[in-house]
Amino acid sequence: MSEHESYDPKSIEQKWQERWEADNLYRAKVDWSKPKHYALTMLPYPSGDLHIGHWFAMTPSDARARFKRMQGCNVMFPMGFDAFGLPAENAAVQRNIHPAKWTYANIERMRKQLRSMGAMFDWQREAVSCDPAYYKWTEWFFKVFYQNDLAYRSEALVNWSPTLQTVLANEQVIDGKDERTGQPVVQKLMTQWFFRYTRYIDELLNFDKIDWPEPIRIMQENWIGRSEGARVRFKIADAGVRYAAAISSTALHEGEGTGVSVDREIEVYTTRPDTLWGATFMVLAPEHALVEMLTTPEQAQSVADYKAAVARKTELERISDDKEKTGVFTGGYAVNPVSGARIPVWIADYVLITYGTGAIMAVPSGDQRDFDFARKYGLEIIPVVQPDDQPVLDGATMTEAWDGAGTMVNSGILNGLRCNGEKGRRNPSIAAAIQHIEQMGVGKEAVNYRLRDWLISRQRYWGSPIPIIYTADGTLETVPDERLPVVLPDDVEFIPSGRSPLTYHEPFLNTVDSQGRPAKRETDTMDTFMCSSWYHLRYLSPKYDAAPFDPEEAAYWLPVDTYTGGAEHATMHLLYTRWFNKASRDVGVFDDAMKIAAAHGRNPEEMFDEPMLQLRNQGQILGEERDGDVILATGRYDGEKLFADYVEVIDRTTMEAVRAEKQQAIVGEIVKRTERVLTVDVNGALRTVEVIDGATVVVPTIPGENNVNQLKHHLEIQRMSKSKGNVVNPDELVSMYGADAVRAYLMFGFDWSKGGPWNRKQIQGVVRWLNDVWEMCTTAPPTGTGDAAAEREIERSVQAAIARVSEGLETFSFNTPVAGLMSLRNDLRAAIRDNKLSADAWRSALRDMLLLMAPLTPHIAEELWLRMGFEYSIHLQTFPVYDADKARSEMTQLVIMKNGKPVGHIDVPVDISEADAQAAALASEIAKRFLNGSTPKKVVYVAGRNGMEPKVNIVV
RNA sequence: GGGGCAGUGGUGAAAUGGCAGCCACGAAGGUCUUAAAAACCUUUGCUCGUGAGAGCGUGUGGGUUCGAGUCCCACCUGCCCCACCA
Repeated sequence: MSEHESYDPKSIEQKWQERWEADNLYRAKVDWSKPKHYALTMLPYPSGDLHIGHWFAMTPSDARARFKRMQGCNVMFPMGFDAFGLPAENAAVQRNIHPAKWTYANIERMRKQLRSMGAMFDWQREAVSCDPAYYKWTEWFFKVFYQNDLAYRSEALVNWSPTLQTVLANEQVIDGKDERTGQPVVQKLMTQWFFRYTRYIDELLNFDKIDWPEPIRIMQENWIGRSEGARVRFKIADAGVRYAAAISSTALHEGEGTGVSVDREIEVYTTRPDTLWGATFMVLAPEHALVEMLTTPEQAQSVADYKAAVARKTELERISDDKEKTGVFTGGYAVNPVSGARIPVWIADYVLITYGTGAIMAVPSGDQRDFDFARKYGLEIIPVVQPDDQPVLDGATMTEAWDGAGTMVNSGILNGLRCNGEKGRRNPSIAAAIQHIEQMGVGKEAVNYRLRDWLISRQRYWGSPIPIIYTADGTLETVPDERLPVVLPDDVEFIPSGRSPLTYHEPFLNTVDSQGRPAKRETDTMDTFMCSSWYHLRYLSPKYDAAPFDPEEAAYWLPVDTYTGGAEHATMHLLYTRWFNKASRDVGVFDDAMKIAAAHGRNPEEMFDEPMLQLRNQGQILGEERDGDVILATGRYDGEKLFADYVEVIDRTTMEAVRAEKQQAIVGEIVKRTERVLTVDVNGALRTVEVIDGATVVVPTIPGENNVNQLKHHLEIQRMSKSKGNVVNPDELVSMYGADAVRAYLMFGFDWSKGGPWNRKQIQGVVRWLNDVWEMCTTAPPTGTGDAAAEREIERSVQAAIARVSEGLETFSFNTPVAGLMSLRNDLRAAIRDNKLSADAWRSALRDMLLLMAPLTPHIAEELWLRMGFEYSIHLQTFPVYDADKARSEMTQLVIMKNGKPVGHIDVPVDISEADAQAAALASEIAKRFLNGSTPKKVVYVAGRNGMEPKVNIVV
């Protein structure tokens, strides 16, 4: 037995991590002589511990970055921390730790954990968003946007979270609840800071310049929510006479977009101007500016009551009212501009002040919500689209709205026109309606968006301050550049008042304006998405102090070539950062970088329109599966063990009842199944059931005959969380198997884009692989002279592995590179075992194998590389290039198909011609068997490409 | 209600329109061992068959094609996003 050292990851991994760092092996420096590759992975929030999900996101990205580097690119792969945010502040209140202390302690811990990945992070480019040297520039960006009219302060109905004691952006509110804590959010009129997100809508809808996943593109499009239709103005009936008093007593703001026009009109937005003749009433949002003016004295009380009731409701309650529509009549009327009908104006909370003009024309025959409302309150219904092949609609007897295709009726000049059910001008009835209302001068074609401006102010302490000063006379001033950053005071007191400590910190609060007069500071801080919108720029030069980034670095590295991270950021970070980039470009942030880039021959016009060219999303690692089928098993006992001839899956809730009834049976949950042996949990006691051959298995949820394999021993996969106790700790895995094994397993065991439930068992295969590789590379070289054919075979195996690893890494398919390397391991082991390789062939194959492994498992590759006598470092070597000549074999199998189904194959030379292949196939015994001398109808030849066998399909 | 993604062995999963299930895990049998673990060898999609072999197979039903897991249509199931959006 040969004595040799076995693979011990602990003894090599830390050693190499330290050596690489000491040697600055991964330092990324501008080098115009080499092509650059900026690989970026989403930075973590320093919550305290690195999660297996971070490993899943980062280590495959690292493998790809390493691969690009070995292919000759100058690669930058930075890392940092998104360090502002509420959890730090909550920790401060709950545990009396300063947010900075809590955050930096976590960062310290996570840095160590990140280092244990063995990733090629360039730590000299690390950026931490709560560092004053970083947020100085976050403040600077705000200021530049403000000075260029891209930031503004305005009163608006905003999402206020009573739990978090701050406002939130729309993106952070889901189903009327705060996306982080799930607590309800209320609508509140407040003065807040916004960015002009909507100014860039058209550009944000254009994805031509970026290679991003379709689902992300679609989510962003839906989030922006472009819709085509028309704005139509409805005159208020009797406005001049009846409401003169109300108008004069109300401070009405007039102008476009406010829903109030100088002519005392109500403006609505509709996607269906063709149904205008069917508008039998109007509905205003309760908060609409015209409500007071429209309300008659008789209705005043009920309108006031309704408005008060709506104001009390949270957004959540407004949504979850079982879709039962409520509303009240204002007493006021408007005039349908096309039919001239006098129609009542209602208020209802199903109309949102935040969308369109906050007012709608209600067409009950064409919109189900309007229909429900009309039926409930006895309002008129006039059908305007007559569906084909159906009885003539009658407003009095209709049971639901019709929003499909049909013929226009009861619609004046539109009568008889076709409504094809499509949106916008593609629909003839809509096109005609738009033309009509524009001619009449009562409305015009319009595009509406769901997207609203980005609300960036937060009433919290732990965020980047907003560099604004309020002078004594109430005007705004920006803090001069030389006094940036406005630094968060350290000596703050956290009391559970809910208020930001900045609001009662006198030294922070009190300052002077540009004239030296007393003034107050803005106490709101910025949304943390502001910090993460430009962190990829700070990585370029995290210590640079003359600008947010060094233009020399930007000119070379930008834009980000590959961005990886979770898809959950689709409508938040990934949209914000695109806006931020476009806004920055337009205010000249990139001007210097553009000049430098142009001087080096790059086209600056194409560099700064989008921040990240290619985006790929990884899936999520879920908790391990649990909960199996509950079964009833009967049969013959042998001691404690049951040999079952009958197994039925039963409902969990009936388990106790069935157990009481069938005392001889085993009734319980399957906690484990190994082929036909079940381990069943019967009230905590584990029983063994062997399902015998020919047993009856009944699984009600699976129709047809069932077999033992359909019994599930675990179900219900869940997200990992501390409360569920299903968290997989990467540190433990690393200490058990080593970082290389964890890296390789995460790449091998999952579809990276999908993720999936954790499975502790499968890692064994990767551990075996690394052990085998270790053994092959540390055993003495073979002494035989080698077998030429076997050596050729190994050469082909190496080429196949090169192809699989290269292609997999290029396309973010991390499973196949590992599989390819395992195959190579299998082939090599067999050849070595049979002593078929000469020392040269052996060494050459192992050399390539280690190079292929280097991006995936960097430590073991480096260690074995040096042990085999190659030069440090493997990570500075060139990646093997696929060689089609070496990969080609002399003979191949020609697949013979009958009507497209493979029926056999014959050996042929790999360079066989089409004619020869067809002739050989037709002459083969296989073809003769089914042809029986007859002539085939058709013969199709498929050439063998990329290692695939050639085929001849014979159609009979 | 709108939009998206996915459905392949016992499990994780592969598969440029061209031999479905590469590579692993698990399992069964065997070797070694006092025994176990580890390691090694064989088998392993399902059904029938002692066997050679035959038939069936990528959620369901249609379609396109010489040929469909892959493309198109409809449906079922699961997950995700959005949602009184006018």
